[in-house]
Amino acid sequence: MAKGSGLSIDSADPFGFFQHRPIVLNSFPEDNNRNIHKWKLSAMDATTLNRSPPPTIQFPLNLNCSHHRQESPPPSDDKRMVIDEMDFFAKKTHDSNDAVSTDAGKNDFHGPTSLEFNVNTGLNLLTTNTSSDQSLVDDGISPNVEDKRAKLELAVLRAEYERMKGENQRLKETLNQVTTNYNALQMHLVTFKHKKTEENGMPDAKVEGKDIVVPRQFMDLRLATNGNIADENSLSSSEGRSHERSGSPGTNGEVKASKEGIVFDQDKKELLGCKTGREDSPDQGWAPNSKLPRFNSPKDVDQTEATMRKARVSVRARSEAAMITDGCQWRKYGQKMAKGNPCPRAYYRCTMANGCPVRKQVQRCAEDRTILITTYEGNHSHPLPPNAMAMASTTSSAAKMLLSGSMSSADGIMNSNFLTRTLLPCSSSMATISASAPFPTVTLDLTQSPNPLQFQRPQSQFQIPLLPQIFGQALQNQSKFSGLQMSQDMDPAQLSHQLQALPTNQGGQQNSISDTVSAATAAIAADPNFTAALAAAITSIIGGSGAHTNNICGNNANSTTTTSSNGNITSTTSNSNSSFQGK
DNA sequence: CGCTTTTGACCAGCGC
DNA sequence: GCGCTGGTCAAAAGCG
Repeated sequence: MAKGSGLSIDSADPFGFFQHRPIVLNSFPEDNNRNIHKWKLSAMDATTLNRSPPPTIQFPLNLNCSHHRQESPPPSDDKRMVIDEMDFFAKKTHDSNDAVSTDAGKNDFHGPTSLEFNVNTGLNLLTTNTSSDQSLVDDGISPNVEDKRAKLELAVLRAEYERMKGENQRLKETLNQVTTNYNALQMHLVTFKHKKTEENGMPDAKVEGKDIVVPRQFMDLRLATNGNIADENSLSSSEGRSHERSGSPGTNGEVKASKEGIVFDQDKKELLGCKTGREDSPDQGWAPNSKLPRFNSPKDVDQTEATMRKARVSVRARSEAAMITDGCQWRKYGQKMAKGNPCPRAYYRCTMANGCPVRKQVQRCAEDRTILITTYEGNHSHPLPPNAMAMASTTSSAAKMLLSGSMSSADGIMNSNFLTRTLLPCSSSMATISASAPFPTVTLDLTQSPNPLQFQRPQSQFQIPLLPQIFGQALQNQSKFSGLQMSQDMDPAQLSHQLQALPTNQGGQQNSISDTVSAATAAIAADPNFTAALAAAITSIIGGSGAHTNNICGNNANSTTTTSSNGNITSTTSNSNSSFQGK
């Protein structure tokens, strides 16, 4: 039962996670000692709080204090004792009754019970009704000032609680809606792509198999980066088998071949603040170090694929675990010592589907080994579970940002600003876009607070404070609503406007999400250990699958979530893909 | 027994 | 051309 309660709470209120996390509701079960201890603390706090207005969210616990008033007189020890009783856990569900009985009995012994009652109330807040609390407030048994004050406080807290509860509800609904829309749009997008592919008769466009859509996206991204997007006939043309770029092999007209190419160069300079490689040798295309394959090469298709895979999204998060939980299944296929870092770099590939091109590298930061750097490459060629989808969408969306950012400096910035002010007013994470790196890379930094990393990252182009998931979501929205056009002749500014012009409900949702995210960010920021679960947390919430909370808890608890093998803690175990590669 | 991880070998790109 | 480095392969070992 106890166990169940914890779970039920989580699953029932994904959002509750934000507000109640500090309270640690999960562990109620039989773990009396711990719980008691916690409650003790809270009770003491409450006692203290009665005298001086307390802080914020933890108040639900403080409700307990209100009960003190029932015992009215001496606070401290007695109360503690009561708290220690903690039997209340067993009675969680019968709050009102217990409360009444307690009041009636007035037994010292019951003192604790009443407390329990209160405690239960707190729990109930999370789970179900709060009627019991109300009864307490209503019945003004003790006339003394203390009690009144306590009641007042309780009333305030309750009101606050109700408000938050309502807000949670709204947010939940909003998220559900967003999720639904998202899924619908994704389906739409896939369908559209498929159609487009068929129309153009592009073999590369296969939805399944190695070449898959994923690569395409990155190709698009790549192209976008090159500023060819506008010219590219949507995705299909981007397949690029025989692009105009191929025109001049030697000089590489990739970008130049297209009219926009010129614009692109300009933008690059502006945006990037100048990539040495690019500026110095525009001929090399957008790949600074020439490491990036060129489409003009003979093996267009292969290179295309390779190119697509070059776009990367890096996530920095503090975590003791071997890997961050992203909801996907991974198989380690290699490990190597990388230059300049004493920590080995591990290579993983997605095993959720045969031939899935997605790879990721996991390595600890040399400077700060508590920071785990996970770099994703490629897009999944298969459906993803909600929790995995969140991360995937985040990364792919972040990657897309490269695209939008590269279109034109002004536009890119505008997009960033737009995202920043519209979606992430208070978020603390940072996104760093680095097109100058060997590979175009977007870095989502979950380890940073407000401070810009810019200076830590030599080649960062520009940064935008953001919360990855929301960021991704926003970008997803972008792509949903205008993604296709984007690949043709949409410019970032337009995209932004489109985004802003999203159906009212969407807009409202974003705002709501923004607020929620802000709250979440604050909470997370307060708990360093929690950052590792940030993406998954937001993800799970947005994904609307309550089950994810488990992941969150796991991460949070630093229980390493046994991600060692799959990076996936939850239910995914069943899918043990046999062969990860088409050997 | 099957799957995953480990780990040395191999390959490709790049700089000198 | 050679060496360095990053990335991948694949046989062997480990694990449940």
